[in-house]
Parts: sequence; structure tokens; C-alpha cells
Amino acid sequence: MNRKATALDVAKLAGVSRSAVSLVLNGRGDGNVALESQQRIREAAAALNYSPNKIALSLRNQQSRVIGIVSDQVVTSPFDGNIIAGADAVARSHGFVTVVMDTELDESRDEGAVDTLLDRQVDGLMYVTVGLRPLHVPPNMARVPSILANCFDDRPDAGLPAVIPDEVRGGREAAEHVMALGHRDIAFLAGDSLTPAAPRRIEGYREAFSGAGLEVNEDRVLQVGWDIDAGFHGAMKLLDGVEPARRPTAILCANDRLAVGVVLACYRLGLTIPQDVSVMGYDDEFRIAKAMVPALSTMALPLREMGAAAMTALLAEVGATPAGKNDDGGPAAGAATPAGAAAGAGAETMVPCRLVVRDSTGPAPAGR
Amino acid sequence: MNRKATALDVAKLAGVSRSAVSLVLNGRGDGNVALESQQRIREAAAALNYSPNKIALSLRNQQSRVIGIVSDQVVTSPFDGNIIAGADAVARSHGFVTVVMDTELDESRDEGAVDTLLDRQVDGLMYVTVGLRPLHVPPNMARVPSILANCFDDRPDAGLPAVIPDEVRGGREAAEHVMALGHRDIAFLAGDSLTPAAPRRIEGYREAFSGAGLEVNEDRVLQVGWDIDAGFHGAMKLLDGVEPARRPTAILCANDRLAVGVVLACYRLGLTIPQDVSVMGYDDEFRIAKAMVPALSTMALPLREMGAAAMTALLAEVGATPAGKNDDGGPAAGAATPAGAAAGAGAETMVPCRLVVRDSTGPAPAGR
DNA sequence: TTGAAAGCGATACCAC
DNA sequence: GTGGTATCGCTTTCAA
Repeated sequence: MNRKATALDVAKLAGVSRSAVSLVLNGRGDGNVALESQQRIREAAAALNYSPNKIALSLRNQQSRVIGIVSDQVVTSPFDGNIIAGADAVARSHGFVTVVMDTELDESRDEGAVDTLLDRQVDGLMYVTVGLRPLHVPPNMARVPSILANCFDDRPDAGLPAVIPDEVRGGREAAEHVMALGHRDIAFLAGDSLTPAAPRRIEGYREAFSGAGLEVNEDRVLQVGWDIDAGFHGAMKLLDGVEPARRPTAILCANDRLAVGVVLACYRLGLTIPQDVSVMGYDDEFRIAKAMVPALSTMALPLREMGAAAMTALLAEVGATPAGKNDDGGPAAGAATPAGAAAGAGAETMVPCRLVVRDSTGPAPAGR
Repeated sequence: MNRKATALDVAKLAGVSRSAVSLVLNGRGDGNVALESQQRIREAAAALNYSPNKIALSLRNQQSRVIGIVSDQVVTSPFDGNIIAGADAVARSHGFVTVVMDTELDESRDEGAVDTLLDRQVDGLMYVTVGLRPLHVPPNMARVPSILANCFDDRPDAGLPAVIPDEVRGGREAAEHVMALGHRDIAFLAGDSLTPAAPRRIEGYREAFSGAGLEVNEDRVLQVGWDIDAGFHGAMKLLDGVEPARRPTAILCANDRLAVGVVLACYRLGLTIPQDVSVMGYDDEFRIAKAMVPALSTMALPLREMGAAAMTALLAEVGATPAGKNDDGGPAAGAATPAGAAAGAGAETMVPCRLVVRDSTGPAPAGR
């Protein structure tokens, strides 16, 4: 608990001035400081376990190397934490640190969170949301370089750059996957339309149908909610007491928990997956999708990549040295950043979802 | 993006010196500064939207008002984020901010994370883990006040104070709950014994049996893993092809996902819950337990409370003003801190779990 | 009642 | 090749 060594301590021990210490430790010693002195300085630094005080550095450099992240509920959400993990990995690899303030869905705290972060002189700001949604951007975010992840500026145009998943394409590719397996009667169990995620996924589903020259049966798209029980009851509505020939042969769900509910309903009804009905999730939720019985085919949200892409773009804006040192001693942990990640002002970067085929989808039952 | 106003700007605008500004804005104006000047200073500050630069403050006060949190995988875990949320709420209410470094289970990054945080002059450190486990504490944590949440120091004694859930009691109370419903043949589906959580819960289960004067049937306790599929296969082993009279009437699971697997298996076998078999989870996992069909009875882990208790104890150690201002503009969000939360050096604070009775447990079948 | 000056720790410029 | 000094923004002591 004893106070840390300062540059002055090192200078004293090495018998030189503070300036010399600074020069040498920052690699600008050659040509400025005698080699012998350099050696002594390095030794002294090592002996005292010296490392510069980042607070003083921040004050001096007018650069805190801190990125503020405000989130609506990501910290306690079951899996969106990956957005932050992806962002943090990139920040760390540039010698930055992230400070996250979670408002726990209380929008009245947005402004305060941003101000707190700004007071602490963050070099940049990122806003992260649990589900894709339009965001009323706190005005003060404009004071430093900022970016949005999983949400987009609700103002008509201009606005802040955003990194979001390509939900339309995700919905389309999910539908195309089961179509390729021969399914034609495909239901879509969506969340609510409070967030644009469900409507966009449904839009993709429609695109797949029109792309295949098929008509969408409107009775097959149900907006039920986002939880297991909603999936269960939605599936019951679709399947219970319905003669086999009139059942949908595949059920697409807007998330994995809905799919869990659907599987539950199928088991309850004595239906086998995927022989009787194929079920697809969305999100590839950790410890859910892969571990289900049967393991769920799903459309993985590119959460980590989104966080990484957003942070990469933000740091570029902040002017961080791209090859900044990783001051955590760990592996670089370079999360993949999709091409074109660097978003221009007001641009929306779409990151594609990834189809994950497991055991819950299979060929359509014969004769259907 | 224009630079923020400094105390000097305010002083100039108000026509006084920087010192006066400082005095007034920190409430020590009366008796030192003319009332008229005070007024002008306040107005100037408001006009310029002045707020002190926290970096400069930190340097000056030798206090960053930042608590570093290092976590093993909490950021991306499905629900343990609540530990951090609880900790952060308390920190925030004291005018502190938390910065979390997640090592993503790479222990070799522990040291680096601690050092990074220390370089940034954090006032205190907290280590948070996803599951209860012994922790090899990074030596440098000793340099500032530190505390452990959901983990405990693996060194024989002394060590760092820790806040952990009372797993033994949780296991006992879960068993007692179903016993009170008349169950006697009770199975326990546990995770692995790699973490002390499962063994401790099993220990509690045994306590309940001996407390009731009953013998534990060792065939009824299965260490299967932590995921849905493990629960499914464990339940199949217990129930499939077994005549009703020889089936356990209740199955206790070491977490909610295991319970989901058990329910899946029951449905597959045409068994009704809770009429044929009662099922209990553990954790009260958000968006899982409550939304299951049927809704899961479970033992809620006091994650938020643990985080809050740990932070409360830590801040006391750091010497934070207990009534510190909430600089986030939001509600105080005072998470409940259990009595006795303030842990002395090396002490382990146990926080009790909370029984949540829903629809998956019911009276034992007649005649059993 | 007020303002000048000394740090807090590090860097960079500029005389020597 | 070296070390003194101003600076970042703020608080606090001390002298006027």
C-alpha cells in the first residue's frame, strides 16, 4: 500500500533529472542522453517498479485514453455483454480502457451518465443497447467523438454513426435455409414491434418468399413476445389440435428463448424435431442454443463483431495510434472487424448475421 | 467539441481569482468570499456550464474516485452481470465510477488487468467471478483496498475479504421446500465438482435429509454438468423406462438451465409437472426461470446484493464519504445491503439465497 | 475578503 | 548531452 514510485524517485536513484527519465523511458533517449545514463535510468526504473501515473499523463496530454460506454441494460442482459466485450478487446489493444455506465433502462439517466463520463474527460463515447432500436441521442454526446452500437440515431438524417446487425438479411437467410430444406409452410414467431428487430426480420422473411416466388400466408406470422412462454403458447396455437397436413412444417423464431418454448410445446404434443417440424432460433444465445435438445439451428447475432467494429471506428475518430500498445499483458484478442467497419459521420454500418445449422432443422416431411 | 470551461474561465467572467471560484463552488464560500462575488461566481459557472475536470481533481487529491473491477467472465455471462450492476449502483451513489476489465477466463491476464487498473490510480479493486470459486488472488491487489465477490481467497487464512452466497443454506432450503410438500424421494442434479457451488449445495441437501431424519439415497445425486442437455440426459436416466413407483418425485437442479432440460425430458416422456414430478431450479435466471412453462420454482442467487455489499464494504475501506453525491443525476438506486455487509480483513460475508416458489413444484403424488 | 503561489506527476521546450 | 521550467486544472495555504 506504499505510494508508487514517481519519475522523480527514478531520477534521484539514477542520479539524473526527471527530463532524462522521461526521454529514456519513452524511447527518445538515443541522441539525447548518454548511454551510460540510459542504462542507469532503466535499472532504476526496474528496481523501483516504476510505471507512469496515468492520471498525470492524462492531464498533461489532454487525453485520458478512456472510452465511455453508456448502455441501456447491456450489463445485466443475458448475452449482449458480448458487444461490450468486443468493444473492450479492441480498446484494450490500443491501450484504452472503457468505463461503462448502465442506465438500467431509465432514460432519464442518459444525460447524467454522459455528463459523468464527460467530466472524467473520456476521449470518446459509445452508446450500446440490448436490442436494435432507435435512440434519442443525449445531446452532450456531440461534445466528443461518439458512435452507436446496436442502435441508431432517431433524428432524420446526419446524426451519429451506428453499427447495427443486418436484421433483414438475417430474417431472409433464416427463411432461405429452411426453404432449401424443402419447407414451404413456414411460420414466423416474432417478438413485439416495439423494437425494429422483429419487423426487420419479418421483412427479410417476406423477401425470401417473394424471392422464391411464394406467397406469404399472413396467418403464419405471429407477434407474440420474446420469452419462453410466448414461444410455447405461440406454438400451441399453431400446432395443438391441428391435423398434420395443416401444420406449418417449420417455425422460425425471433430469438432462441422463443424457440425453447416452441420445442417445449412440440414435446408436450408428442411431436419430434426436426422430423415433424423444424424449429429455428435467432441470436445463438450462449449456453442455450447449442445446449438445447435438439441443439438449435439459429441465426447468430454478430454481437462481438459489432462491438469491435464500433470501437475500431470510434478510435479512428479519436485519433488513437492504431498500433497502440496493449497494456494488459494479454494476447491481442483482435476480434474480427468486418470490412468497411470505419463508419463515416452519420453512416450506418450493417454487420451480417451468421447462419448456424444444428439439429433442430431438417428436411420437410415427405409429401409437403 | 469545443474545449470545456475551466475554473479560470469562470474566474475571469466573474472578475475574481481562481481560488474564490474553488471556495464558492465547494461550499466553503461563506465567511471567505463576499456574498456578491459568490453570486457572480455561481452565475458565471452556470453560464459557462462549468464542471471541474475530474482528472485534475484526481491528480490534486490523490484520489481518482474510480474502483477497478476485474472479472473472469462476468461481462459475457448470462446473468452474473447483476453482481457488477449492484456494485456499480453503490459506487455511483458515492460519486465513484467503476472500470471493469474482463479477462474472459484467461488467468494469465489477471496480473496485467490489475496493473492496468493500478496504473490508472484506482482507489480500490474488486474481483468478481461467474461462479463461486477459490481465487488465486493477483498479488498486486494488495496495493490498494480490495475485496472479492463470488469468490474467495485460496490462501489458507488472512487473505482478502470476500462476499459469497450461502450455498449450503441454499441447497438445504431448496430440499426443505420440497420436503414440506411431502416429497421424500428427491433427486439432486448437480453441476461438476470443479466449482465449490455444486458440492456446497449438495451438502445443504444432505443437511436437510439428516435434519428430517432421512437417509440420502446416493443414487439420487448425479453430477452431470451445467447445461440444458446435461439436465435432459440426467432426467432421462432418472425417469425413462422407470416404473412410476420407483421414480423420484422431485428433482432439484443446481441451476435453471439444468431444470429446463429436466422439464424437456418430462414432456418428452409424457410426464406432467408438478403433478408427476416436481422440478426446482437454482439461480432464478432472468428471462428463464420466470418464463418457463411451467414457471420454475428456484433458489435465487443474491447477485445484486452481493455486488452491493462488496462495494459498500470496499468503499468504507477506501474511506469514501458515505453520503457522497450521486453525480449521475439519477435516482440513488440504493441496492439493499444485507446487515453485516462490511467485511473485516479476511472475513467471508455470506449472503443468503432466496427461495422463489412458482409453478414447477407441488405436493408429492398421493401414496408416495 | 482577496489573490498569489505551491504542489499533484509527467512531458517538452529551451537554454546552458 | 543535460537539467531547469512552464504547463495541464484544481485545491489549499498563506500573506497582504
